[in-house]
Amino acid sequence: MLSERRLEVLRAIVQDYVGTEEPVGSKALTERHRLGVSPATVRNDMAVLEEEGYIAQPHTSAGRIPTDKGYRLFVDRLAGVKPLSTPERRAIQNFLDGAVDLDDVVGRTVRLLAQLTRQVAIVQYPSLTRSTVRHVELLSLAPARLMLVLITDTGRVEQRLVDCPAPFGEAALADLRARLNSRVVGRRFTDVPTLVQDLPESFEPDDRGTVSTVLSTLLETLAEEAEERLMIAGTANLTRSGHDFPLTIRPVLEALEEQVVLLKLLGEANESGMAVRIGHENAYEGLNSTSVVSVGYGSGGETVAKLGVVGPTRMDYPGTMGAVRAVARYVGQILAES
Amino acid sequence: MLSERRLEVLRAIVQDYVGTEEPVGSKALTERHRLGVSPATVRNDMAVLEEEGYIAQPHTSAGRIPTDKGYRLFVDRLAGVKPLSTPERRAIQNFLDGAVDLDDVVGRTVRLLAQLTRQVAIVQYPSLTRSTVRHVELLSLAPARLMLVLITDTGRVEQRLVDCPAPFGEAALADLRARLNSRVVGRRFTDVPTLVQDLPESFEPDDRGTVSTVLSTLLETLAEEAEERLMIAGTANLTRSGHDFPLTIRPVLEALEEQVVLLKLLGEANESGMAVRIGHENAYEGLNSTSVVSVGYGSGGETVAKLGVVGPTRMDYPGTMGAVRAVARYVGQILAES
DNA sequence: CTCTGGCACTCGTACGACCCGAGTGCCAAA
DNA sequence: TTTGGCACTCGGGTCGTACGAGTGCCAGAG
Repeated sequence: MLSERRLEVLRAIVQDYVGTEEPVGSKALTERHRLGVSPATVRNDMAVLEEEGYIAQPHTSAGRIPTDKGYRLFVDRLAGVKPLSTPERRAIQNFLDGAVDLDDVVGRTVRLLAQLTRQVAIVQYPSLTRSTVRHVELLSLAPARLMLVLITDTGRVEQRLVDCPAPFGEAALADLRARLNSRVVGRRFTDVPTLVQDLPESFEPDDRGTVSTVLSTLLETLAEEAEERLMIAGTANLTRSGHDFPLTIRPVLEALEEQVVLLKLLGEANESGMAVRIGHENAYEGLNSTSVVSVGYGSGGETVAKLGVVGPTRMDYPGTMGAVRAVARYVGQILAES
Repeated sequence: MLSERRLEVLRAIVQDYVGTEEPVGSKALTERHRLGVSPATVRNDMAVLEEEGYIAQPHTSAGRIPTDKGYRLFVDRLAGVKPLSTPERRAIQNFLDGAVDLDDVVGRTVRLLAQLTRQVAIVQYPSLTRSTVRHVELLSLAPARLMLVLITDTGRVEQRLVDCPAPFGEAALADLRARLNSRVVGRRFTDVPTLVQDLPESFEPDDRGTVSTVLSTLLETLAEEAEERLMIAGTANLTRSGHDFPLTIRPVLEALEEQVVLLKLLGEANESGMAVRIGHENAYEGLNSTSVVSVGYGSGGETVAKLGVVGPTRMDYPGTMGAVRAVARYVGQILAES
């Protein structure tokens, strides 16, 4: 077990390194922080911290930098979440309040988050699986061709073309539309499959094929939407990284283009709280020298999607976590209002 | 006027520089290209080319590199468009054929273009202004609340909420829906305003307010869509740029997040042919050390949107132009089929 | 008039020697 | 357990040198 002072030394190292981006030595530490002990003592502590794997030296005769394990300890036990200042909160609220539709909300959120944290921000569109159906519309485009439009309570609209196995009359169409809506409007997406299961049976034999096709398209749409959309902003912030440039930035840009990777990344966020993945804790190896801070957001206590930022492991964790949490709360509020 | 051989020398310089990314000297030139003259002669030619502003030396006693003006001449007079190989064409076709909807088409196109050119690709969604209306749907969500759904011939769907000034009956709604569709289906967006102008008059006085509201929402939707959407891919390719890294990449990433800038960029594409903007020819100064190759695409000879790539001025112009043109053609075909 | 070979000159880069200083580890004393 | 002292390490910066690629110019040949 590490003594209180050693933890204090680790905290000081992390803070200084995050600020200066340079390895920090024992002397500099005692000067910048009121540790109440001499450099020599700090050196001893550092030796212990290094032995335990919390810090490392890039080269002999250089200062120390925190390891992933060091950051982990820092985040878990040494640092709180730094709340935003009141003006900052005000600015968030004002900025998000101007949004006109869902795309705009997500767009503003992601830009805001990128600007606040000066890192790459990722916002997932509100998930359909947690949402409810507001309306299902069926349009006849041609005798054997329908369009299915799904409207969700989060304001999202999805449409699909349906090719019918047989022509489908207007009367049957109206019938199907009415029955479908009476069953699924207001219901959870996850509940829909069982709710419509027996629907084909109540139609004329000739029409059952079409009804089944429509239903399976509907279910497909819901399922497919597990493949969620994302919005990204602030990639230019990657260039802040400093000197170790090209090697770091490349794989990150590549990862950012892989929706699947990003969804997994956000997916690791703990349902309830904030998730911080540091360096090698990230499954995707291109992100081994970055950290991801993510959290779920939603209206009314329910998580409908996630958002987060990607930045260098050497990041201001308390500040970043504060910004991420605050933005998640406000966007949740906005969604609840609309 | 430059002699034939001097142009040949310029071409050789451009080609070598694009290949090696290093300033090219007179000796190397005569070795790699069969110019039929001695290095000394080439040196004289280079001196002239430099005087005319087509090439420059980074430092005294270094080789020459092309200037923007040099690339311009190269593109205009010295280089053709390099057609893709048959296997490449095949691959494009196969890849694009797998697309299931418009988002997918655009997504596949942009990724394909990024991969082919190894640069940053930008694809604009097919514009609504050039398209025709396939269907307009009106849904009643609440007594005084409608949803307007617009479906275009390019498969795009836009929806808008409409708050009515007064409750609007189902009968009137069906009436409006029918009349609206009979007038606008199959028509150009630009023609719609005049086509629906007198529609409110044919309704009961109580309903006219709502009809007008619906119509103005429809027209707004069409107009708003001048603000087009874009898709981007291949930002990781920016890291190929070489050594002059951070200073180059930063402003480009910033520009890529500014939809407005990008739309202007593509907008500069000549309606008919391909547009190549080299270095300082770009209005946006962050892109002063990059070139943009863009072209319109569309189905049936009509330009519905544009696509292009952004890369270093030192790019393979013939190859890039070939890829851009080919992709534009194929995506046009795909759109025509669907 | 154009091309060519030769030659002196420039300058950027790579290499090695060198010094400096920050930082360390260890040890003996408080 | 903490502290001050001390010898040691080693990365980074500076300087000087040698090298070589590339140039411009010039005189002579075609």
